[in-house]
Amino acid sequence: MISNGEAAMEAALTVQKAASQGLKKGPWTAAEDAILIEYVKKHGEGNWNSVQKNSGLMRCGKSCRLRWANHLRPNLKKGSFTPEEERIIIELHAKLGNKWARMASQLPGRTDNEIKNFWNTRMKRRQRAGLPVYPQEYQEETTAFRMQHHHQHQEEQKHPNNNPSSSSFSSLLSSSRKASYNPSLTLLDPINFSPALDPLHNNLTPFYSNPALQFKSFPDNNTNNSGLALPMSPYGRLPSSITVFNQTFPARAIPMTPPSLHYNTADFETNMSFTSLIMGAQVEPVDPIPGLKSELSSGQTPPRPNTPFSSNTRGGICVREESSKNTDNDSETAVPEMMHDNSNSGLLDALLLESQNLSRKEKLIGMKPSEEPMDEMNSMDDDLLSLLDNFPTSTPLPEWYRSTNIANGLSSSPAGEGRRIEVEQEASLARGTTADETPNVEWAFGSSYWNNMPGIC
DNA sequence: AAGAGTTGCAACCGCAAGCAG
DNA sequence: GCTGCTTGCGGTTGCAACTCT
Repeated sequence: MISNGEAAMEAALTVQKAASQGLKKGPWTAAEDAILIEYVKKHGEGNWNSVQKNSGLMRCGKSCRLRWANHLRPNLKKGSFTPEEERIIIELHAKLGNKWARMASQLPGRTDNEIKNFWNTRMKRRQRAGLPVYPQEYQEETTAFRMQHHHQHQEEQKHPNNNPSSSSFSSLLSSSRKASYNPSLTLLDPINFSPALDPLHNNLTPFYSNPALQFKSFPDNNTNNSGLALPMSPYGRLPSSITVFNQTFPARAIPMTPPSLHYNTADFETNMSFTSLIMGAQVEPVDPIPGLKSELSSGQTPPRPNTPFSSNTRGGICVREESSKNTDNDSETAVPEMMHDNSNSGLLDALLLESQNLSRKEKLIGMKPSEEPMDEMNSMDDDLLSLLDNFPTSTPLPEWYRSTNIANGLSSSPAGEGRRIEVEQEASLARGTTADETPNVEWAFGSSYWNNMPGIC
């Protein structure tokens, strides 16, 4: 039985399909470009669907808009990204995640598509080399800024009337994070790993340096047995259970990707109480990965699967969330990763500007909650599995980063030396160290270690 | 030289928001 | 409030160019 609405929809699709059959697809020709440029000169941007009618160009409006925006509009920069642009992209991605259009707004002359392609390429490279997605210093700065942001956020919560939060930096950013919120799927940030953590320790507790961000409760649909979800440690196996005040919960491993820097304010807040709870938790001790120590000491790096990067893998830590919780949650918050210091004032200015230029969807007060939260979580399983194979990632480091991390003599290398640096870093990883001989085990273990994790959810 | 594999980019697709009627 | 159209965004794919064996 097909409803009227469905029938209408079907008819519309049929008409649309028929109409689209005469439209050209594929690469644009110079002649087509000329027509489109001429059209825009006459009529201006917008109303792209009328291009075909008025100019005879056999392209759909979408295609015209894309071609104009990505290739034909004036003031577009061509060529590869400069080291400075790369730095900005990394910073913005750390803050915004895959918000390509918003990133593009901070890079004049660059398109969202360019940035997206750059990032995905970079991710692939870094994955292959077993390098972290973000430079180490970013992770540290981010952690510091998050601490500051969290403190500020708490103050705002304590004194909502005394604080003009609507104009505060954090609130600006907070308001910019509505778009991707899904109460069933909270993306947490693994950046809070202790970077100095000794991976050879048996005790996993330090790994979860911020319990509020790392532990989550979950219901178990199959067994009715709820438990705690833990981020998957790159250092060792997870406990099978966690004891909180003499009550033992089963633990589930949840994979982590490099930081998306998204977390959910409401989750964070609700988990503050959870934090105090978990502070008294005892994590069941587990053995480190067999052979890890010997492998490291022998200078060998575990083999890494060379799986292709899948750009649809979701970033962050995936946690199960009781569907009854946070149903009115609309406060996913991006935490800026940089400290309020002089060195980053330019970035902060950009962030403020960016925050004031929120896209329309992100100006919304609330987000529609997921209609099938648990279904979505179930569908996450494949994604989670793929995550195990897809991280860490790898890419040559930009000049600004290399200059501070690569050994003397490499610091002022031109941008074209990226491959050389990458090779050196890969070689260093094979030795179990970074190029400057600083042990970098944080992500360098490669996904083989992640694959040794216990089964996920 | 040739085939296989990889890379980088351009373009497409589906979805969702904004907006006008 | 509903509907249809337009626009924008992010994910994904296709393919030419390049590199490797």
